[in-house]
Amino acid sequence: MAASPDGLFAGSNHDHGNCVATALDSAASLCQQRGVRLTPMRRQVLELVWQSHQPIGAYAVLDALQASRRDRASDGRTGAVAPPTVYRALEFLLGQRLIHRIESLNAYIGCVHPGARHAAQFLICNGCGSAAELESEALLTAIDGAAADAGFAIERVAVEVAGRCPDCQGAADAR
Amino acid sequence: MAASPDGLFAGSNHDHGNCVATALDSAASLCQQRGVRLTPMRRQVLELVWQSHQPIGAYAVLDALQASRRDRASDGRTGAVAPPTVYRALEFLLGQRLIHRIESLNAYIGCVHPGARHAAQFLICNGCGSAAELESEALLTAIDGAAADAGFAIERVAVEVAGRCPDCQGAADAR
DNA sequence: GTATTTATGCAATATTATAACATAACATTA
DNA sequence: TAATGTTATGTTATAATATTGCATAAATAC
Repeated sequence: MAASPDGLFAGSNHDHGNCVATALDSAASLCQQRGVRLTPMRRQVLELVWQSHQPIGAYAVLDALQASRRDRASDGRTGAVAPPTVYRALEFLLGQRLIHRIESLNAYIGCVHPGARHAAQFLICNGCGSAAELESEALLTAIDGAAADAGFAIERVAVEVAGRCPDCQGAADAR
Repeated sequence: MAASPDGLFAGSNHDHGNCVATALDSAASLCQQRGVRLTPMRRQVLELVWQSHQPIGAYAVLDALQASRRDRASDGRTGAVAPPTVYRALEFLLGQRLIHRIESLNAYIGCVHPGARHAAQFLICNGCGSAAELESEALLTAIDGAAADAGFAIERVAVEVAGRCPDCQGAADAR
């Protein structure tokens, strides 16, 4: 009953750099289609979120941004990036459905099928900290049904299932 | 397709005081069965959470606690209740599954069927701020199935559906 | 009654997020 | 290109949420 090695929790056995590049490309074309601006700042934040390849907190993004600013030659700016900058970029990316927010972690992760309006469904491993996005139709159907029964008009859905991925079962917390 | 007036979002048309009392009674007997201590502090926090009858934040609980302390005659203590006190009580109540935490609101709400080990499933109204707990078997089945497919061992489930309850549809935000 | 465990008090601080206002970049049109 | 409007980012400060660490008190076990 264990997942195949290239299942949802693929882990390290995939081309990381390529998957980030693909995500950035598809984000760029989606934004162009929609007539919204994927500015350098927003693009860099999206890149950092994808690079982490795990849920990443706003302040971790902030730290990474600041580190990257320090690397580039000082360009006249004071250099410090402040929280609102990151939160605004994240908000934009959420609005364009290019990333998801994982509420139970206060963290963000790249959306694996941007463009589609869909419910966020995640399996979140308490061992290694990774998160796998689901696309269960049955789950959506169940939620739609329950909401309809209550006369409830859905605006956003968050399904967050915490537990252990195949690799982390039987092992102690690794992070 | 609208919900009946006594549906999940019953609102004010129920005996509030009685429902709080019932919740406290059932919490007391559950704790006794389990051999854990529902201390006065924990009991009072549970009462405050139930009295709100909506998701309530930790600091709102704290404020209410402090107000109630001020009412009672000063008993030698400095009197100020500090955040850890509230968070510990909430943690205990969560552990005993007497309350749920709603991640997307950073808030807590009384569990309507304590004792049972179940997934937290909520419809959360963006209009009036109320939240209705679901018990959809179909939803659980769908989640179990998706997790099994991935070889994932579930530890906790949070389903949070935000939107508009029947009373708040077509109306602007009321809270 | 003493030891042990559990719960709470208390101070400080960490983490996450937003408000308010100033400036800069971009876009449109004259 | 200058004037204007709009959008995005910079900047400072602060709000809201949550935890750490240690001291004290209360309950339980022996």
